[in-house]
Amino acid sequence: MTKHIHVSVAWPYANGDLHVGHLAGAYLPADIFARYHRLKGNRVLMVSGSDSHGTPISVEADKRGVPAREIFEHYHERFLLTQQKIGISYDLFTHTDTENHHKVAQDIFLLLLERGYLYKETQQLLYSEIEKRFLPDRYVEGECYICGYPDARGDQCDNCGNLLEATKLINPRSKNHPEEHLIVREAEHYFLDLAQFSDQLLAYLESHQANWRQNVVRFSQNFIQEGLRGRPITRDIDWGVPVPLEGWDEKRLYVWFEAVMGYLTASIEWAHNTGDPDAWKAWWYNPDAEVYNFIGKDNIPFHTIIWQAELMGIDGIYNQQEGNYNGCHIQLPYNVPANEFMNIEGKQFSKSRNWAIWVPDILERYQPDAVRYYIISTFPETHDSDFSWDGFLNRVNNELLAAWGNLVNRMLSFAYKRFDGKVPAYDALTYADVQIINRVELGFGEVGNLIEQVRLREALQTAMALVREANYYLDVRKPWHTIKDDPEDAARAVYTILKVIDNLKTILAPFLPFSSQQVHEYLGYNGQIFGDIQIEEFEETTRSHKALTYDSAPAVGLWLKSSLLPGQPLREPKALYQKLEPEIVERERSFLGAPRDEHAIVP
RNA sequence: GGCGACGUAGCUCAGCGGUAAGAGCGAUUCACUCAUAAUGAAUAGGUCAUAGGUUCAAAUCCUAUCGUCGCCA
Repeated sequence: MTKHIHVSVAWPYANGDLHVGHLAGAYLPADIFARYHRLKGNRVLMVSGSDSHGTPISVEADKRGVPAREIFEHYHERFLLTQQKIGISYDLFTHTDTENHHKVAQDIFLLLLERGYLYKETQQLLYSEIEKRFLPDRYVEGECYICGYPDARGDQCDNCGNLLEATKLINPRSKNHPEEHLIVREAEHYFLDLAQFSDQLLAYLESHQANWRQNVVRFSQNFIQEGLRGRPITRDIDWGVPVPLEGWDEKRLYVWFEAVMGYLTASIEWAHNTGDPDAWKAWWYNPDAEVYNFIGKDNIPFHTIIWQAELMGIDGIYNQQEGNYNGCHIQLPYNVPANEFMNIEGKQFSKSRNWAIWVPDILERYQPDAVRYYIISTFPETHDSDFSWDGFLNRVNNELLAAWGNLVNRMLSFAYKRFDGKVPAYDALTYADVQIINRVELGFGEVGNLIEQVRLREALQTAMALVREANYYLDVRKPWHTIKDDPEDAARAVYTILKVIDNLKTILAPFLPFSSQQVHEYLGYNGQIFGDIQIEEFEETTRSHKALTYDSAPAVGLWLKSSLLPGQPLREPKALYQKLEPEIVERERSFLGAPRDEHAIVP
């Protein structure tokens, strides 16, 4: 039965390049999951986009003295190119500064207001006369009211570590204009009344306890039990989605409130782009659809609590008219498989100290599947993990290349050279031949189950164990030996191993899409296992934007056993993976913590 | 300060109450030569952070301590 699977992926702030933590936390898991379900024949909608708003972008813009729009457009463009290169197969990767996102976000705001889930409250905030605006906490410094440290930040003191309230700082001053003494002014803001959803949220968590990751459930329950307080959803800034009310022109929706809506707004945009504006409802209002949120652990409360509350509050939105799903409730996430963090050489990622591995940089030097393989094999699914360069070297050379790449290379070139460039014909198969084929065919179920449970590291390990069994089989059957005096038997073994490789290519395809495609071609098949990841431009009324899209038309891949035909012409194989030199470890380490030049990304 | 997670072979990790603690990589030895010296087999390697406790039975549950990290104040 065809299922509708929605893959929602965390939205990166467009204030810097993607680093391996992004891949490990959300994008690669989501991509593997989406590719698998597409091979299964399920209807997948995988969406995400750049978070165009938010203070980090304004901070970066101020630092460089350029408008916020320039920063987000620059990094949005780089996100598109980077993810295309590493093969993250979004149906739509858009951004939050589209007319569509603004409109849907404003509609959501108004609906929540109408239904009584928002309330107004007056806040005390620091105001700058020079800049004529209220200052976000990150723009404020002053003396810590707990320890007396003179250079405490608006939100936290670096000396005593306490979180601070900016308005309580002694002699608060603006970062941009340190000579100005800031004053406290009152400002009116809207708040999301989360407490109204407490019981509903707890019940929702309860009902998913069995299939969710333990840490996600516990963390969320804890968060709710500590008491949900209202959270401000508007701010006195000029970069963001305008508040759609008379007299509120100076204010914007708070980014945390508006960005998570992207899962819904991007689905709506996708439907619009495909020419069937209601198509998104097959996921969002279909009771049989499953929605998965792929995020990092820092995002857990926003997805298991705030976004859920927003969804509960807007149930029925855009679903009043007659249609297939009229009367159905909006779909809450079926699972939120949050990953933990990936550290770098034992230390935590830090943008400011450049303790980071930037994805566009490593893609200049390494194959996308090599990067994918290493990161998947160290996915932080149960706790924080570590990216180390000698780990990368070892995993790529000793596992990916030695076991899988070499298996493909040794047998495809053997078949190509010794069997006239064709899949050998055989009379009958031996017991050992049938055994290995059966063993590997079981892998479709084993690996598939693990992927469905989002245990992706284990899924890859299980697939690699099958690769090792295939190598063992060859050691027993030795076609390079039997071909000398029993070519019939060599033909049986070579046919068998090609069929095994054909199966393994499919099982590995969600993880290693680029090399699986190569194997597919070496085996003599035409067509693509997966569709194409494209960059498209979309026009709206007043502006246009670029986005990643997925064209499934050319895809022929299916999560099915090989039915390789004897006599099928092979193509001359080349090595799948480049062997890495031990020198790379020291070289790559030397980039950590050193100043970085941002290079243009070559597609 | 409160809450929570984690600490298992040289490395990366699995196991989370029940046969004598597992995998991959690395190491050693042997076999093989189709292959990017890749592959296969065998062997070595652990007082499961420390100290108490519960239990017929604990890496697995409880308490404390030490260390690492996260969230909240």
